Amino acid sequence: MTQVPPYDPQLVEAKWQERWVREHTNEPDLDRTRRPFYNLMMFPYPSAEGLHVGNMFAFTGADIYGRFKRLQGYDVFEPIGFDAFGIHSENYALSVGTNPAQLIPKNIETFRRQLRRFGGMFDWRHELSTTDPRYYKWTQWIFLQLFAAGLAFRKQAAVNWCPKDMSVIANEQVINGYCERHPDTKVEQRFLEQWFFNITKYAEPLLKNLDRLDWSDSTRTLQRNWIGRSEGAELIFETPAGARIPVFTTRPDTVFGATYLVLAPEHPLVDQLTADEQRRSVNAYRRQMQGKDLVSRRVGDKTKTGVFLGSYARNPATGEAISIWIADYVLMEYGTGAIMAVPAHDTRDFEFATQFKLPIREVVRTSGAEPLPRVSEDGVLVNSQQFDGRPCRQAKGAIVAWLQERKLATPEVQYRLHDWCISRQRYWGPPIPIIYCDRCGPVAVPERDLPVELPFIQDFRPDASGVSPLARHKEWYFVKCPQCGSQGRRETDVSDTFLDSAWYFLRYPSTEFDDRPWDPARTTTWLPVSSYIGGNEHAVLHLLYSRFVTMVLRELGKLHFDEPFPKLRAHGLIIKDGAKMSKSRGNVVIPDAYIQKWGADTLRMYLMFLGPFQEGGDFRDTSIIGVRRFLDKLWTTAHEAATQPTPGASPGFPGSVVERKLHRTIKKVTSDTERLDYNTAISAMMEYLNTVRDERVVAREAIQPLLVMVAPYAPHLAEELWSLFGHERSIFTAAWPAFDERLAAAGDVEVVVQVNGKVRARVTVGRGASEAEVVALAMKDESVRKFVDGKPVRKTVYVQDRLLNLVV
RNA sequence: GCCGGGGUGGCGAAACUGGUAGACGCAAGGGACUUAAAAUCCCUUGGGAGGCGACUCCCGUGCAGGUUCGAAUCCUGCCCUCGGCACCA
Repeated sequence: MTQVPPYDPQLVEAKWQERWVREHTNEPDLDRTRRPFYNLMMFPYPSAEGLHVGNMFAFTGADIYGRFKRLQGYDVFEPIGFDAFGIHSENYALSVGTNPAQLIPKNIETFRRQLRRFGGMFDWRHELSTTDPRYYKWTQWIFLQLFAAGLAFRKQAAVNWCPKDMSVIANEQVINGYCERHPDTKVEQRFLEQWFFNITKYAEPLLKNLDRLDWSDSTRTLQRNWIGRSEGAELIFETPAGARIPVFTTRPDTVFGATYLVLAPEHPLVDQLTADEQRRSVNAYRRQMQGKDLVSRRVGDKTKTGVFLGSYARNPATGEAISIWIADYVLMEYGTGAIMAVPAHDTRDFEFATQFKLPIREVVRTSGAEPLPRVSEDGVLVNSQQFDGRPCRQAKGAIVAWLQERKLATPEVQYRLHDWCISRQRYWGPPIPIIYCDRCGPVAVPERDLPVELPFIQDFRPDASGVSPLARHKEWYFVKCPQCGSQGRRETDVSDTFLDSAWYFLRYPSTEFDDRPWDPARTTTWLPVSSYIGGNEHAVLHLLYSRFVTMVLRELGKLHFDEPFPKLRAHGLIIKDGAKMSKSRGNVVIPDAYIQKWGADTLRMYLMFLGPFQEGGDFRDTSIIGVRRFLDKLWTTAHEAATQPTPGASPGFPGSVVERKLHRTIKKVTSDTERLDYNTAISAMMEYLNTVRDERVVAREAIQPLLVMVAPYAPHLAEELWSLFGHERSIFTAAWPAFDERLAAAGDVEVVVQVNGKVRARVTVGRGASEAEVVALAMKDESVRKFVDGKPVRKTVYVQDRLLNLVV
């Protein structure tokens, strides 16, 4: 036996990482390609703590898929970049007293080092950062495209304001009405003029296209729910004075049970509908609601409150006068901001009616005698005049049609989706490219003046005014109006980071061009994205916004496709001790020490072996040794095989158990890797190597195909061992092994023999044996005979190569 | 409350479309090698009962039922857990 040198991952990995750079191994020619494959993963936000194993898990899973596709003969483009703008970076910079412009490059440097070290197949020529003016020039350009298309508009909107932060904070940062960072500080509500994108205009295609996208079901479901389509009708309730109050309802069938109306406190008709004797209490209530922040109004305690307006409207079905109320359980942002209350068949209305002693009229009966409120649609109408006895579902259309004749109803579809607010009263983002002019109004910054660079300012701290810090920078703030040349002022808000990430995948193939956001030829070749892998934390916003932006750009003739990610897979989450990794919990695991101790290949493979990639798992270091042992064994076995004589002289291999196992393994690893079932693919490779060693068939033909299969998982080790077999070019220029179905199916199998469904014996037969053969063999078996016991066999069930069941 | 995912050995998990439950790995126990240890290699390992023994039998996939020759897998009703949404009319 020859002496095998020890496996030293540090040495091997450094060597190959250096060679990949030197030989441009991971840099496909983007202009000359026959089989382009754009392998995309969600780019990271470069935090100060560095890349954690959760990121590495995601990137490894995506990288394995890219390398696999490459071995299958595709020209794989696998870019990476940094999503580095935003409130997280800014808050961190504030807390350490540095400018984010100085901090971010350091963080990126750390990430870059970590990303190189773990062995990703990245094309670094096309790295990008959203904070680079060369990048955000085009982010601003996209804003201008939407502005020109009439899809960007300004309106007053409520925002969450933390008085301690002296800043607007996002909904996610409000915990039960208190600031995330200041648990003793109540969030306030402020009304500010904000920029919005009209994404709701695209709600229908955004929803509908989901059906034809090859996406993880979990992601599609999340997105469907987010868009929240509801079918129903708009009904008109008239007042004696002639006012028309439209309400949206999904249950027009229950209109006969509508015993009062409720408007949102902010509803524009409130003033007009309020009777003089009620005005004081109505105004008091409205003032009280204004002070309440959005979030605590929604999530706080849900005891119903409200005030009677002192006026009445006519129920369009019954003609009865019903009272009109305002209450905070009705939201201005949804539907028409007003509802018809059907207390007998709606939980919220029932609570409210009970509390304020309002009439409750039952109009739906179900088969069981459930108590009110009875929300189910599986029932028939009662107390509904000519519609009595009709099933709810069927009555819906009929009632709408009946009211429609009198112009009191129209069928209507509502979406939960809101327009996308992109304004941030912050410093660390791309300035929104708009100039306000007293004469011309909001004017787009001309394209030739892009980018509107974010100035470097020392004092970027937000203040209590609610005005963005950029407004204090006078030389930047005042600017000539591009239209009339008079003194204008820049928009001082910056845009949402989700706008940065809504188009980054369009930029990657074209990063070297400064005169266009993306090159048409490159884009035609490489887009849409071939495979996108990322976490479900971005299932809704990032993916929805990217789809929206793509759809609009397609409409504007800037792109040739309307869905950016035809194929998307969601990976699972790596947790630690049963909880999500987070800095506040202090359970963040950084991969560096593990790579130092075990090597990147071992850590990559271990993360994939931990559990199903699309489900995630709990990170513990206890079983990493198992993966390392496998790689050690592979190292040793490959060295032994490499010293064997050349192919053709491995007499033990052809026709052996090992050869048949190899073909079964190739089959399984191929399909498992394609489906991202990496954990079982790794098991199959382990099993195979165990067979090679048990059978002592240490042949080149047995090992080389395994190296190719291992390569996506442990690329450095695979390269090293591949070169050991005398190959001069990278293993990633090799071909993925093919399998022979006949060989995979050859050999003996054990068939289970059951009597009345219980396993009584096992017989060994050649694969593909007939039922008669197996029955004959089975009947010879003593324990089978014992249970059959001379009784006639009523029925036999035979499953090829698996099982025989004798029913007596 | 609503919508999705999940509950399988001591642990992470596997089981294609209903067909041998626990592959692969960790941990544990025993053995070989070694002056010793590490490393490596071999054996055992879901629970229970019986046998000197190659073995035999019973139970077992969150709980209670059902369908089927056969159920982790399908159906009905519950329990627990994770994620999303949350007064969305």
